[in-house]
Amino acid sequence: MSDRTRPIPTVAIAVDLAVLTVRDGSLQVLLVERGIEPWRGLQALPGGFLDDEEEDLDTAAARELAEETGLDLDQVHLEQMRTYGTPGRDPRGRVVAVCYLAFIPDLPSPHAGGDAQAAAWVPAQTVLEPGTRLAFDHKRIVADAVERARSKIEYTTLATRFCPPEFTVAELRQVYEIVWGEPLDQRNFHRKITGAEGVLVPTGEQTTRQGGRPAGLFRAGPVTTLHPAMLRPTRAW
Amino acid sequence: MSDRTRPIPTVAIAVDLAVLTVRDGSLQVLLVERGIEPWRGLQALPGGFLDDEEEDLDTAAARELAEETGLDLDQVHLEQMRTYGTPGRDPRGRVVAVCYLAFIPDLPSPHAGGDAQAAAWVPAQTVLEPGTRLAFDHKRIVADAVERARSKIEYTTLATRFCPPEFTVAELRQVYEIVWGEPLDQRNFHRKITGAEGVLVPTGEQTTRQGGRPAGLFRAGPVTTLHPAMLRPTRAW
DNA sequence: CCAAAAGTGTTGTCCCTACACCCATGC
DNA sequence: GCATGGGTGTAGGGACAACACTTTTGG
Repeated sequence: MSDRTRPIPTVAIAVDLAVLTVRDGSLQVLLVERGIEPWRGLQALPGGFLDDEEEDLDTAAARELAEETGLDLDQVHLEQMRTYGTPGRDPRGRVVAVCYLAFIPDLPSPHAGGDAQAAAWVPAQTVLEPGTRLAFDHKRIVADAVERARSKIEYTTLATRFCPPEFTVAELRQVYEIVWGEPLDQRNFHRKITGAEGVLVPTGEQTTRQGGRPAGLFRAGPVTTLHPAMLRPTRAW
Repeated sequence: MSDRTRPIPTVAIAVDLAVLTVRDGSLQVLLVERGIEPWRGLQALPGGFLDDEEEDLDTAAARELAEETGLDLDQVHLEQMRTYGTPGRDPRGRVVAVCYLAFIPDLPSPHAGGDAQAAAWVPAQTVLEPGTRLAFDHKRIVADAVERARSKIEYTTLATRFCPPEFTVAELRQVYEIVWGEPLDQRNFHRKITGAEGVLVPTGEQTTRQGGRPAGLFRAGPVTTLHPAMLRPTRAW
């Protein structure tokens, strides 16, 4: 804290969301089309300025996530990711953006936007292609979010947050394969994830929605850290 | 970003530092005594308000670290940790603090403070005791910093940042033992850390400063991620 | 010679990869 | 029966914990 006596400069605080889901075989991020300048017409992360003197950052993020997706905190994972404050990132003035990362399941109902313009799910891979442009520094934020997601599912059970309330082992494995972009051995995955205590709770039900032999259905268990960790397939070190 | 037309509320941004080092056999954090209200006379993390319209957050953190310790970025590790913005955390008004985590070696020369009042190294354990009070929510921030440090040295080579430029394997091991608060097997540690490619570079020199058989001296190598990871001794899962 | 600290060997266990193989459904 | 996907078995290798042991200094 400064001990100087000159006035304290103020800046605007934005709370932005990188909302990720897995749908249609790819990792996708929620983007809204900007209705005003700057970057009018370009896509951006949903978010807003911190507008209530009494609202916590985490609360603001949760409120905005609910506005965009209709989901509350029981159903999603929401965590603070990083704060971006490079001068010039917003041409209107000094804006510091506190960014949150959310994992949500593939919504069967279309997300009714709050005050958002047209909201759309866009594959992360598409967003990160060289030709794609987003408003502000949001492309870089998406890159950070994807990297964080890839890393987090290694040692936590957060991959289950991309699944519906009840899911099969194969569905969970597909989440891993899609987020990492690499195939996993179905048999070793099954043994490992079902062998980890407290991660999966069998419902006793079965489903044949994927064809073939019926698969057991599971719910996410109480454990949040994955031990032993689920390691990505060997890369060059 | 808000698409509303009412004025954008502004708040003050503080950039605060949790500077950690290992000295006198304990993990310690740099605290300064506050010269003004609020919490005049209490200890707080060093930091200051973002005071230059053209200064990046990372740059501001690096500048403040240099002011407090005299060290530049070549010698330390500095990373953004988390942003704290709970209403009421500063009685003067809405202040959002972007907190950075720094790892620095035990300075042989006393840190000449910039505009800081009396600066002091305080063992983290002392800070986190129930009876200790810090200004603002800085006690919680110290707790987050310690936990982050304990976790980071598992899978990165950042423990070397707590060591002088040249150090022995035993000195590095003591860093781990102090940060984790648990003893490690000297023999397994030696094998593992010297076996990891690119982590340690032998200088060819030896030292007997710890008594006994001379130990080889090393410098930190180019690799930043530790593979395989250095795992903490087994806790109850 | 003895204490102290550095560094090497060994052994059993766990986990991981890689496969082969059987099971239960729809058609 | 046959295709499709679910679930189990097994063998080899790497990493790890827990040890004993040798090496090299100072006193």
